[in-house]
Order: sequence, then C-alpha cells, then structure tokens
Amino acid sequence: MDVKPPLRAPTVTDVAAAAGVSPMTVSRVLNGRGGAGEETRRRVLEAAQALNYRPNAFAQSLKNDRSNTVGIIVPDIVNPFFPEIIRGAELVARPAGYTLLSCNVVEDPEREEEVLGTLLDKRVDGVIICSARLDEERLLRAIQPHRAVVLINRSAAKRFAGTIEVDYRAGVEAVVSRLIAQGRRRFVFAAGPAYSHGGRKRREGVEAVLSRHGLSLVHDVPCTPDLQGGIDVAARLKPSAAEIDAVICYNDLIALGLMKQFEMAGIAVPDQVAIVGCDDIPAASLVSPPLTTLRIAKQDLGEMAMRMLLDRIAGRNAQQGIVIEPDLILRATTPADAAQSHADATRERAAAPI
Amino acid sequence: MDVKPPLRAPTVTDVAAAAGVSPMTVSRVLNGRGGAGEETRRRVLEAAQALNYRPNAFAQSLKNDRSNTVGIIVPDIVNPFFPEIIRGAELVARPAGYTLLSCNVVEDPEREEEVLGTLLDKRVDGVIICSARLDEERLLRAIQPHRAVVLINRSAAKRFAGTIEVDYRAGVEAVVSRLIAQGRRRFVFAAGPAYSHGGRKRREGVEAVLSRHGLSLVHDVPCTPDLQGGIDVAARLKPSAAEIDAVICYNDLIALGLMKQFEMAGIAVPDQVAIVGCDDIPAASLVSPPLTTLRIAKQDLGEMAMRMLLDRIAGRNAQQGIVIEPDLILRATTPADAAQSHADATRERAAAPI
DNA sequence: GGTGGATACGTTATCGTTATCGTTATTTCG
DNA sequence: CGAAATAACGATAACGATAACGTATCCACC
Repeated sequence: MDVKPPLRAPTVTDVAAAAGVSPMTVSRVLNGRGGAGEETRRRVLEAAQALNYRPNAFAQSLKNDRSNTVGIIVPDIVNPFFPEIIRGAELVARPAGYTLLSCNVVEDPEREEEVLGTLLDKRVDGVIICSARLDEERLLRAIQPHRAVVLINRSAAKRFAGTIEVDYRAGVEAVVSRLIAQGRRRFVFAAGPAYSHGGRKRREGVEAVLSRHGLSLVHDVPCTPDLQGGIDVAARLKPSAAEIDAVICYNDLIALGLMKQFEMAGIAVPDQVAIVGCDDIPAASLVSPPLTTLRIAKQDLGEMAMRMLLDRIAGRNAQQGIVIEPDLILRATTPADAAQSHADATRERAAAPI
Repeated sequence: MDVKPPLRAPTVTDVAAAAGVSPMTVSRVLNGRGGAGEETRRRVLEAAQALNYRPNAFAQSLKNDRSNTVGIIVPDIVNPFFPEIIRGAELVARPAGYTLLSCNVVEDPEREEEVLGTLLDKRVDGVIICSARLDEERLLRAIQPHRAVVLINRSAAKRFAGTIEVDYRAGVEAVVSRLIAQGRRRFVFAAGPAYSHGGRKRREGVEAVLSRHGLSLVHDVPCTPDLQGGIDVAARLKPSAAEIDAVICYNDLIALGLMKQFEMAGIAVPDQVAIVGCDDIPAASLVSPPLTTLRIAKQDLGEMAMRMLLDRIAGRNAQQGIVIEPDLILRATTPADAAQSHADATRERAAAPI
C-alpha cells in the first residue's frame, strides 16, 4: 500500500523535469533570486512540493563554501552548567539559519583537539569553545584554521578569537570578603581542574582578599568538576575538618558533593564550615541548606557568544571581548548577616527557581 | 610574522601538485585503498602533512551519499535526563566514525518536525528520537524519509524504526504497590506533558494497581516536565493537601519542584505525603529527604540506542525492539518499611552518587 | 620473444547545486 | 518602426573527492 519513495532523493533535475524547465530555473525560483516568470514560478513550486524536494546541503555547501553550521564545544554535557549555554546558543543560531553541532569532550584535552579537527572536516562556519582545557599553544594551533572562533572563559588569543569572560575574580572576592567580615579565617579552595583558566581566576580572587587580611589558604585541593570531585575533596578534608571554617568551590557540583559528605559526617554547614559554590545550577537552590553561589546568566552567555560568533562569521568583528559579572546569591550555606537578613530573604525569593 | 594560511583550504589537487602525482593517487593513498607505490605513498603523505590537508567532508558526502553524521533529538537539553543519553550515544558514535548532531526541541512538537527536516537536509545517516512529542501520524510522516531511525520511549512505527522502551509501567506498579502496602490510599499523578507516550505508560501503571485495590486517582495533573511543573502542581495541591498521601511524579524535576514547595508550605514528606520521582537524576539523591525514584540507566540507554542505529544504518536490523527495566531506588521520600529498613539502607548506599 | 597478468598510476565522469554567460522573446522609447 | 534595453530562461562549467575505466610498465613463464 505504501508507495515506497524512490531510493534516490529528488534533485533539482527531477523537479526541473516535472516542471518542464531547466534545473537552473528551479534553483532560481527556490532561492528567490528572481528572474523567473510568475507562471513558471508557480509550476516549479508545485513540482518541488509534489516531489517533496529538499536541496542537498552538501552540494550547496560545496558550491558556496559555507555549511550554515556552527559548532560548540563543552567539556562535559552532563554538567548542568553547559546545557543552558548550549540552549542559549541554539536559540540564536537557529533563527539565523544555522544548525548547531554541539560536542562533548568529556574533560579531555586530547579530545578537545580531536573534536576541533572533526569540526574543521565538517567545515563549520565557526566554533564556540567553552572553558577550553588545552594549553595556550595547542589551543592556538587548533583554532587557527577555523574561520571564526569565540572563546568562553579563556582570555587567550584575542587576536584570533572573540572572547566572553565571566569575572569570577570579582565574584569570588565579594563572597570571601563577606565571609571574612563574618569572622571566617581558615579557607579551603576546592579548585576544580588544574588546567582551567576560570579556576585560576577564582583562586586569584580568594588569595587576593586573604592576603589583604594577612591570611592564606589552608588547603588548595584540585578535583574533577563534578559531584565526585566534591566527594573526593570531602575525604581529604574530613580528618582535619576542625581546622577549617569555609570552603570556596570551583563549581556547584563540587559544593553539592562536598555538602552531602559533610552532612553524613556530621559537619555542620554553615555553623562549622561555610560552603560557597559557583554557577547557580538548579540543584543549588533545592538542597538543604540551599547553597550560596555565584550565579552566572548561562543562557544569556550562550546567546551572547552565538551573536558574537555570527558577527564574526559575517566579518563584523565589533565586540572583541566581553566581560560579564556573576551575581552573588546568598543562601544558607553561608551565615546570614543579622543586619542584612531581611534583604537576603528578599533576594533569595527572587533567586528561587521560577 | 604569522604565515596566514591561504584563504582557500588545500584540496586533493593541491596535495597532488605538491607530491607530483595525480589527485586520484592522493585519494588512493589517503584512503588506504592500495594501488600506490611505496615511494609515492611517502611523498603524498608528506605533502598532505605539509599542507595540513583535510578532505572536504561535503565533497565526500556528495560522492558517497553518506554523511557519517547521525542526529539525536531531545525535548529539552536542560533536563538532566537527556545529556546522559546524549553522552552515551556519542560514546558509541565517535569511535565508529560518526559525528553526533544533537538537537534540542524545547518541548515543542512543531520544532520537532522542523528539526527532523533540518536533519534530513543535512543528510544525516540516521536519527535517534527521544520521547517524541509528535502524534502518531505526523511522527510517521516525519521519520519516513529518514534512512534509519531509532525511537526511545515510543512504541509506534515499529515498521519504520527500531525502538527502545523503558518499562515505566512495571516500575510504577512496583512503587505504587509498595505504597499501598504501607497504607497510602489517596494518590496523585503529576502527569507531565499530555502528549508523552511514557507519561501514558506511567499512568497505566498507577491506575492498574489502584483499581486492583478498588482505588482511583484523586488528581491527575498535567504539567511541564521541569521544576516549574512541580511548582505548579504544588500550587494546585496545596489547598487540598490534607486529602492526599502520595504523589507519583512523571519525573524527578517535577518531584523536586514539588518537594521544595511542600517544604515551604510545611507539608511533611514522607509522613504526610509520600513523593516518588522518575529518572534518578543526580539531584534526586542530594536533596533532603533524598528522593525515592525509578532509576533509568541513562547512559546505557544512549549507548544501546546508538548501537541499534548504527546496526540499522549498516542494514542489520537485528534488534527491532528492546525493553529495559527501571530500578526502584528507595530513598526517604517514601516511608521506610520496618522489616526492610536494613535492606533499604544497603540499597541506598549503592545508589549514592559514586 | 611473445603472451598473460600484476602493479602503479592517470583520465574521465559524476554526485547536486548554482554562478556566469548566452540566447531568445518581449517591451520601451526616440 | 527600428534599435536598444529588459526579462525569462537554458547551457556550461565549476565546487572537491573518487569510482570506473584506461594505459603504461615490468616480470614471469612457456
């Protein structure tokens, strides 16, 4: 019963034959280039419709040397921080006629290089790279052959790429200052991946404030940027838990893993140890106590990055570098400031999952 | 200083010229087809290396009529359920030489149709569709032109696609039975999207067990499958909270949104109302009380789906339909069974984030 | 020495689309 | 009314890679 469609997809030639015109005319009509009569135009459109014709993107790309595809590379798609960025990017890309190719590199620099190569093979018109884990030299070499590049949280290579950076340093300084004002003195930094540029910025923020007060980090613990990383850090800290009173975490996942372990070990948060995360992933507001964190407008970030990329593809390199500020979201893993408790409550309401 | 690369990427012809052979020979060497002398082979490889040659994927695809690209469509990339599936799929696709094009359709059936069209334009070799939201007829029409299709959680169209289904019904029956044994009688189903096939299966499970006990749902509330959905459901339930004692949720996000609202409203979980989620996203084990849920091996699911898809692309339609069973993960949003409390504890330890 | 068969290459044609240029018919205007 | 401009369309040739086929060379073996 089912009319199995011809094994071969219809081409311009097929449409042309059906409409009684030349392939060129079909192309003209379908691309709205003009130069086709009204009656002809109608016939062509009908024929295309009837055959369910879809232009072959390969042939088009081969001809035009543009793929209308852009790539986005993230270190770990399972980390809730990144899907929101991807969504933002896609929201901008699609209406502009671009398809987004999102690639997960599972926190592996080798893979990052490899994926940039694959994207080059696919002739993407541009790439957004989130939190590149490659060292400077390899990163440069890897992005250099690409037509347009936007780097998120990686200041390097401004000559070859647009950049969008989160001002982690300022954000971290704000929380740390606050904690010091509240009497905390013995800080730990759960540092995340050693090769992370954002991680270095965060550390700078912590250390700047600490040294201003004549303090320094009690521990600086690298870890994977996921729940397991937090669990590992907790294991390292538990023996000497009495000697610390605040942990600044590279991201929320680490903070949440840590909190869970502290809870099981009977370490009181925030009374004994304050915990600060980063990113404000949805889970941060759901746990008990809710996590104090630096909120980053993730979807906006993705949208901005994609707009910048499309600009660069179009040859408009207007914005070379953008810096965005994180928002300090005070929740209950840091002590409430008596004088500010009302303001905090208000803020938290605004910060609740919408 | 920087030697700006030629604007045009090198082609086989360039490599051929550099090596002093014909383009065909270059192609042969690079594809390991044999039929090239040892010395020639060396020269070609050197030339390709020197020029940093990368074959143009468009031209190859145009010639071979295969893109070595597969698509995966998910309703919402921000829902933690899906990134793990994507990761699983990618883990299988990449070693097999396929690039994965993942598309987010933001819970919109129109968009789903549109994206399937875009993937068709890109001539993907196959598609995996997670939780299709399209109705039967439109889904069939949309997948029919595709070369190979695997549907996740959608039993339809077995003639045209491989399917992998989670046996939600069985999983839900298990929890509901348990809750009834524990004395719960007044059930609510937070149903998720009305057009979800998986949602219907879950409802069937709940209703089957209830009717076996002469009961029926107190409320059946559709909602978006995210935190907001849970918040909305909570708003609907709060006025009559005294009349219910268990809520079965379409997924964990809904359950978590609901819990947060119940907590703020002073409704005790599980003493007053038991809550059950579905998926076992990482946040489920982090909140307090930790959420009882149906665990789905998400990454495995993605891997299986991709293996099935690659089989179908290769023309081996071995497995037509697979059913996988969810695991009931008992945590603290459902009452502990005295006799079983030790077993539960053991189980929970195994279920902790690794 | 001539025939057969490897082996190592080059030529040609093709995938589907479209820019370029050419051709033909139609209109416009001095 | 005739010349020139305009419009509508077609033929050709690319884009880059590669099957299919052709050719040239060399060795083996009768």
